[in-house]
Amino acid sequence: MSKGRQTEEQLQMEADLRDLWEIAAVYHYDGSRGRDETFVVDTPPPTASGSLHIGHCMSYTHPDLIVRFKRMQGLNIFYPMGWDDNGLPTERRVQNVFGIRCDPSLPYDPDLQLEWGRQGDQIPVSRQNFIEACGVVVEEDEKKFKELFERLGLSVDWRQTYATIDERCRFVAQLSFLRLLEEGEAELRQAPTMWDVDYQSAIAQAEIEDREREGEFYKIRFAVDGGDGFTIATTRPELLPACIAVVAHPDDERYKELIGKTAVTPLFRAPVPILADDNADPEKGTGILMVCTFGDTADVEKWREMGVPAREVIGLDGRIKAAPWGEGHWETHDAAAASAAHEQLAGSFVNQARRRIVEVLGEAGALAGEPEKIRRPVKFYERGERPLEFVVTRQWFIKVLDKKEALLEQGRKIAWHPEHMRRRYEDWVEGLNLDWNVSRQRYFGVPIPVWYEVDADGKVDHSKTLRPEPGRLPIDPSQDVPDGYDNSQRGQPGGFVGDPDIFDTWATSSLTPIITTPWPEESYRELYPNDLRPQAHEIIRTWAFYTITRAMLEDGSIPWSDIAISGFVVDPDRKKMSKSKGNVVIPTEPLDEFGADAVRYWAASARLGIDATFDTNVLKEGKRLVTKIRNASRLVLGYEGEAGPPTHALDAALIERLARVVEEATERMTAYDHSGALGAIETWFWSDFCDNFLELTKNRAYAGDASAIGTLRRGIDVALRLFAPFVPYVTEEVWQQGQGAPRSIHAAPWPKREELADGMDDGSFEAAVAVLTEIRKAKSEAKVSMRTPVEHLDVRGPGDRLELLKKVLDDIVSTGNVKEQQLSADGDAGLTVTVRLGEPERRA
RNA sequence: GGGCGGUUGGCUCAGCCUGGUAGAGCGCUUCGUUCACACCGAAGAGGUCACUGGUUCAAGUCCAGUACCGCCCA
Repeated sequence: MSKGRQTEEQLQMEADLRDLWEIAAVYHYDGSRGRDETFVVDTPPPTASGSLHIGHCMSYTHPDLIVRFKRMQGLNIFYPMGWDDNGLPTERRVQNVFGIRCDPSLPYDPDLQLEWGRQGDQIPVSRQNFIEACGVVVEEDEKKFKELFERLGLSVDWRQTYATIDERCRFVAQLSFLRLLEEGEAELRQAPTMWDVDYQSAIAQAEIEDREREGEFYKIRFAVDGGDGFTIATTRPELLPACIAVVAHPDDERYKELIGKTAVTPLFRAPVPILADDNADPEKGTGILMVCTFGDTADVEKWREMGVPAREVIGLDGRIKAAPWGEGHWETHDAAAASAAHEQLAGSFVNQARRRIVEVLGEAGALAGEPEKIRRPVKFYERGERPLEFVVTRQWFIKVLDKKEALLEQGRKIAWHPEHMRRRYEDWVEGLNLDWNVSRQRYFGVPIPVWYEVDADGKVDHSKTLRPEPGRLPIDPSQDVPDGYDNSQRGQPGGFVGDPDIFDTWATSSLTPIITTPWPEESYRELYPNDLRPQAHEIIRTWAFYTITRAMLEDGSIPWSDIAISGFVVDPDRKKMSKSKGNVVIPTEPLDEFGADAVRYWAASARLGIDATFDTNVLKEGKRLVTKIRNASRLVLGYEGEAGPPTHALDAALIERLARVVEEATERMTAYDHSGALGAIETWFWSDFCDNFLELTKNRAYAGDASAIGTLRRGIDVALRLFAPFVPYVTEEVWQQGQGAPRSIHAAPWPKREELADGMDDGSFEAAVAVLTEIRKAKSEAKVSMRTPVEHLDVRGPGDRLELLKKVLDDIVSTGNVKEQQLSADGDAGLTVTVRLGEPERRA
C-alpha cells in the first residue's frame, strides 16, 4: 500500500465523519436552553482576504478544544464563525487580482467585466463597481477558509455565520455608532490626525507602528528679536515654515534667559515665541527645538496648549502646500522673502522639500555645522510604505482618552489566559494618546450613517448632522436620503450631503460579541456577555481593546468572562513565519500529509500564549497516537466475552489510576491548560494502558475473564472520550465501530470520576509493572525475544508488597512466560528480582 | 528607553505556583516481529537545569542581579 493511497483513504474517512456530524447536527446550538447552561464563543472572524496560514490551524484549534470539552460536559454550545471582509486588505487584494482602482467620480458601469489576474495599469472604476468586485473576491476567499476550518474539524455551528460587511453587521455597527453619537461619546472633529498619504486615509493609533529609519539631525540658526540667536536641531527641516514656537527645558541654563523672548525663523522671517516646556530633553540635539504644525504628537499637544491657528504645510497628498505669507496667521517680518522661500518648496513631496530647504538654508548661511546621522523611530501605517503625517482633517472619533481608568478596571474583571497577557492590554490602555478615529476615507466598508445640512449658501454645515431613525438601518447616506428630504436636494443649498466615509473595520469587528445575538432586542442577554474570546496576542491592542471599549460604552459590561490568547507559529529557527522570509507553511500540506488529527495534536501540544515551533516531529507523534488509538481499540473490541466489574486487583487499580487521570484532565481543561490535559491523558493511555495493561491482561482477556474484559472496554471507552476533543476523527471512527450511544462521541458525556468509583489502587499495578520491567530487562540484556521463557523468577522483598504481587502474579507469569516462581519475604527494602532465563522457544 | 516572556540531554518541550535523589517524545545504540500495532515493543547511553550571589538542613523550583534570545510598546 503506497503512502499516497493511505492518505487518500484517510481523507475520505475524514470527509465521511464530517458528513456524520452534519447529519447528526452535533454542533447545533439549541436556542431553547438557558444562558446558564450555554457556552458562547466570540470566534475571531479571519481576514477573509488574508492567506491561509499554519497559524490559523493552531489558534483556531485552541478554542475548539475547549468547546468540545464544554459540549461533552453537557453545555449548549454557541460557536459561530464570522468573516472579516470589509476594509483595506480586501480593497488591496481586489486592486491586485482585477487590476482596478476605485474612482468615486466615475458613474456605475453595469457591464463591467472583471478579469482575474489581470496585469497592466489599473483601470479606474466607479465606487459601486469597486464594491461589487470586493464582494466577488470575498466570496472566493471565504470558501477557502471554510474548507480549511472544516477539515481541521472545528465544531462550529455553520448556521451561525456573519460577515463584517453584511446587512446585520452594517445594522449593528451603524446603530451602535448612532447611540454613541446620542450619548456624546462619538464626535466629529476637525483636528490633526495621523494620515497615510498613499492610502489617502486617516489611521488610528492602533494601526501605527514605529520603524527604525536613518535620518539626519540638521542644525538651524534662529535669530532672536533684540538678542543673540541660537541653534535648534531637527530631523524635519522642511517643516520650518510650519514653525509656531521654540521650546527649551525651563531648567536648561543655556536657554533660560531666552524664554519669553521672540525668535525669528530663518528664510521665512516668522516671529515665534520661545517657551519653556518640561518635555524638552536637554540631552537631545541642541536642547532647544522647534514646534511645528505638525511633526509629532508633542507638536500637536503644544499647539493645543498655545491655542493658536496651525500653519498647515503638508497636503493630503503628501506635498508641500502653498502659503499666503504675510496674511492672517502667516505672520512674517518679510513677506516677500518668506514667499520666495516657500515657493521653492511648494508642490514637492516631503523628501524633496527636505533636500531643497537644506540647500537653501545652506546658501543663506543658516545651517550650523554638518548634519549628524541618527537612527530614530518613524511612525508608519502598519500596512503603509511612507511615513505618516499629521494633517488636519474632519474625522469621527470615539472618546477613549477620558476612560483609561475605567478601561483598566474592565480588563481586571476578565480572566486572561495566560494571566500575563492582561499586562499587554494594560500597557496599551495606559499608553493611549489619541482618541479612536473610526472614520476612513475608503470605499469597502460600513458607511457612516449620517448626513449634514447644506446651508443656504451651498456650504456644508458639519455641525448639523441628520441621523436616520434606527428602523431604517442599515443605510448608505450616499444613496439614501434623510427624513424630510428628497434626492433632488442632495448637495443643493438648503439640502443635505451624505457623509462620504466608512468606518474603520475595527469599528465593526469590535461588536462581534453582539453581532451574533438578537441585540438590541432584550433577548440578546441569552448570549451576552459571551463566555470566551479566543484570539492571538498581536491584536490585543486592537480587537481585544476595542471590544472591551465598545462593551463598556454600550452598557458598562465586559464582553466576555474569559479571553484565551494563542501564540504565534515560528519556524524551526524560531523565526516568525512571514511571506517575505519564505518560511510559511501552507496549512493544507500538513493536513494532507499527517491528517487533521495530527495537526490538531500539534496545535494542542502548544500552550496558550506560547509561540509554537512548527515541528514535523510533533505531527508525526500525533499521527502515531492516532494509529495507536486505532490499534489498541481493535484489540480490545476484538475480545469476546461478558464484561464484568473489576474484581481482579490489577483491574481495580487500573480503573483508579484512570480516575485520577480523568480528574487531572478535567481540572486542566477547566483552567484552559489543554496541553497539560492532553499530556496526562496520553501518558496514561500509552504507558499504563497500552504498554503494560494490555500486555498483562492478554491471557485473561483471551480466556474471557469478565473483570479483564470489562476493564479493558471501559478503559477504551473513557480514553476515547478523553481524547475526543483533541483527535475528533479517530475517536469517532472507533466509537462508530463500538456501536455506542449516543450516535456521535462528540455528544457523549465527558468522563467523570464517579463512573470509575469501583476502582481501587492498592499498589498492585505498580508492583506488577516493576516485576515485569525486571523480566523485560533481563531478556533485553540477554538479547532474546520477549517470548523467551523465564525458567525461574525469584522475588524478595517486604511481606506487604509480596502480598500485592500475589494478587497479580497470574498476569505477570503469563505475560513474562514464567515457568517457575518464588516469592520470599526479605526485610523491608525494595523488591529484588532475579530472573533465570530458559532457552528461547524455537519457531515452528 | 520601558514592559512581558523565555534560557532544562543533539532537537522539540514538560517540571517551577505548593523546594526534598532531573522527565517525555524525536534522534542515537543494542535487541526483539505467528497470535492489536515495525506508523511497533524492550532495554540503554546522553543533562554541573544560561550565569552570579542570596534565603534554606536542602534550590531547576523561592529572592536579587547579570547575560543572551524573542515579543509588545515608545
